[in-house]
Amino acid sequence: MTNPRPLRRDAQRNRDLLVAAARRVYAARGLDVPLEDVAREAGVSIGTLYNRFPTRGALVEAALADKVAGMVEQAETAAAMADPWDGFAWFLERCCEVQAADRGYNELCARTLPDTPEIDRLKARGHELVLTIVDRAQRSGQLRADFQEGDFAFVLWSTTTTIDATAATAPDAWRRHLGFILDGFRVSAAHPLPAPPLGPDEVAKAMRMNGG
Amino acid sequence: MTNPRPLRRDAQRNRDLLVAAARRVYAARGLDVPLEDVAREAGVSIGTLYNRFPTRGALVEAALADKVAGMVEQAETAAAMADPWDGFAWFLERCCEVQAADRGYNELCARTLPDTPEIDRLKARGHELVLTIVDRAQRSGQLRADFQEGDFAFVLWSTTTTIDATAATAPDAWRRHLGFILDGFRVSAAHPLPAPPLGPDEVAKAMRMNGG
DNA sequence: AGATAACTTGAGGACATCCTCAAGTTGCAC
DNA sequence: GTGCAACTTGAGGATGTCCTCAAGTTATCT
Repeated sequence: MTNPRPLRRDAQRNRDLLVAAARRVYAARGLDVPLEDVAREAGVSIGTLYNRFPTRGALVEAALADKVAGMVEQAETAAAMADPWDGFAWFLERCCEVQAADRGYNELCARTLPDTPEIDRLKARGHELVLTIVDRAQRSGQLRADFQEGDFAFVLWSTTTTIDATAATAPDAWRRHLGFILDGFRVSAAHPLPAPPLGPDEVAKAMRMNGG
Repeated sequence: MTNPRPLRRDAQRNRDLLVAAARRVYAARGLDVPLEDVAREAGVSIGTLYNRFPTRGALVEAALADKVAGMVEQAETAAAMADPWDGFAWFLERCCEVQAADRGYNELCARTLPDTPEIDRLKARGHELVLTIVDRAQRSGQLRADFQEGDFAFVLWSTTTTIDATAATAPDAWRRHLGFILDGFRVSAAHPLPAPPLGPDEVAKAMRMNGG
């Protein structure tokens, strides 16, 4: 954490305006919004945006990294909950709630962007916690034994489209969708699966494919 | 079916080339591909493409309507299968197989395009058959009773992203994903759902929202 | 207060995609 | 084989987005 040197006061103010604007615009319209729109929303020129954030990823990271970090915290909470199944289900619900509240975050759950090292690091950390959450839920005999780490991505990928499609007309529809999915994850629901799980590397590669 | 008048021979030939090119390009790269790329692939000029297909939807329809019609036939088969649950599960698998084989078709499953009246009509017809498929599977006591017509869309929306993300690296991953989903649909898996189902109109509206 | 480095600005070149249309070409009917 | 309507063509105007940079402005240091 070596701070190279502090920004000049006006520059810092503009930076803050840009991050706040990016949060609003990304949440409402997703990450593919033109950068000019973010600058306009912030009330600064496009040149200033590029001065402060040389790549798209840099701005996304400044706008959304803390939301991802918040989700990692939720994972820690879930990993420590008394009932492991409740922790598992509660965490998935938390994930989807944030996805539903922020379209940009929703997109981050389905794809990896370039130039977002901090977010990538946080995702990796979250991934480790998911291992714990899953392991506990399986040991307690509630989560089906053939659920693997790579299957977690299916949940996010599932709800991404549902959340996006229903945001305007039925903003709670994803809860029903998630309900079905959770029912398929219980030990009592398990039937043999027709294909092997994705390895962690395959998940990573798939997220890089999406929308790129 | 009043045929206004037949195309001139060269025009018909170019039309066929365009449709064939569109099928290849859409399957490989999705429906948002630039129209110039389709024209180039067909070996005709962009002007000819616009002569033959005045709107994007017109070309999509010419390229993909028969694939949608094929799926309607599959639905008819499924609705007549001896074991209603098998019909239900078999149909979902058929849907996903075609989605996985054609990126353009995959996108059609998640969103509605403008100017595709024929495809829209076919979808509506498929929708009716789904009602039958679902009803039979519920009456036979295999599909959970709280599954509603609107929940069918969840399956398509779920697998859309998974198929897209894993097409290059793990082209059968969706089978595992679908396996989980089906396990959540069995009577024995059912737990109370936290939100009401989508009505048919809500599904239609949601599909118009997607990517538009 | 003056000097200087840091910062802001927005016009504009580069690029991609859309769609049109005037000029040229070709199939077809007689 | 002639003539006309049907057809093809691709240059080009319109639009949207990206990113840069030269000129002007402002904070900060002494």
